[in-house]
Amino acid sequence: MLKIATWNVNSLRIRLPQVLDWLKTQQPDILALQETKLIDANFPSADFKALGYHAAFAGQRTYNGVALLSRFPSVNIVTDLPDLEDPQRRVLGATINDLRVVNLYVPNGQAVGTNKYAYKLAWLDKLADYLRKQLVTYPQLIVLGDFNIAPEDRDVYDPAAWSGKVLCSEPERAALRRLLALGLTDTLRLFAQEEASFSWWDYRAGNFRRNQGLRIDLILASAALAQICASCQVDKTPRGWQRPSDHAPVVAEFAVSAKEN
DNA sequence: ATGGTGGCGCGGCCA
Repeated sequence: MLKIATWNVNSLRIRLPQVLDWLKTQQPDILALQETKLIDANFPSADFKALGYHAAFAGQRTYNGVALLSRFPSVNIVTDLPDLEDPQRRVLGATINDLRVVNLYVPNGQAVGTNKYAYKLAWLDKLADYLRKQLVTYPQLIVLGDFNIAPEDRDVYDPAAWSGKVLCSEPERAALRRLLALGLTDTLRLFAQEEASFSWWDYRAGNFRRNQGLRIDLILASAALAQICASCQVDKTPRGWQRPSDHAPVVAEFAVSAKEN
């Protein structure tokens, strides 16, 4: 079984002990991280190597930053969307054995109507172009990360309050549906879940305690992989730890032999 | 409750 996970850690410097603990207990084959907020020179590769993980990363100071930790090395690494001039480190594509993995930190968008929202929609357009081509080259494609979009109302604790707001607006949801229409499956929805299954809870106002969250962290799989997807769930445990990230890990398993991956 | 909390880095931005 191949176990692959995504986790927005909101600063890998602060969260490194939690990530190391989680790797030890969950032992995923691949972990995609977002919001590492580290320049590459400061990436803690040695700490992961000590646990048997290769690391690939694309970071910057203060904001953004993505990384891939994996039992087998990453090759053919890509850190930018084609045809998009962008200093923000939000993309990390890599081939790990027979699998193509694209780790994303989709722009937040701040608020509908802002420049950041327009950047988010333009970014998602470029992403769709890229993934369309990736699917041709790599039938075994996983696209995962912090999408900063709640796909449907059932992914939102209070759909009425969030209606039309950033993370839930119709243009964002339409952009996500266009990604799915390329031939990608939202693997969590292949399996029965608790009614309110979220992956992010605002730090403010005790939102996690009341399970007032959104599901914005997704693991998408191409048809060949969706067919052999054996499970997908949110691991809420780390969100309850002391000084947590505001996101929880999402974990999916695929029925491939250990020899292949 | 137009607030609230957290990370970065030291004032204000971003989420």
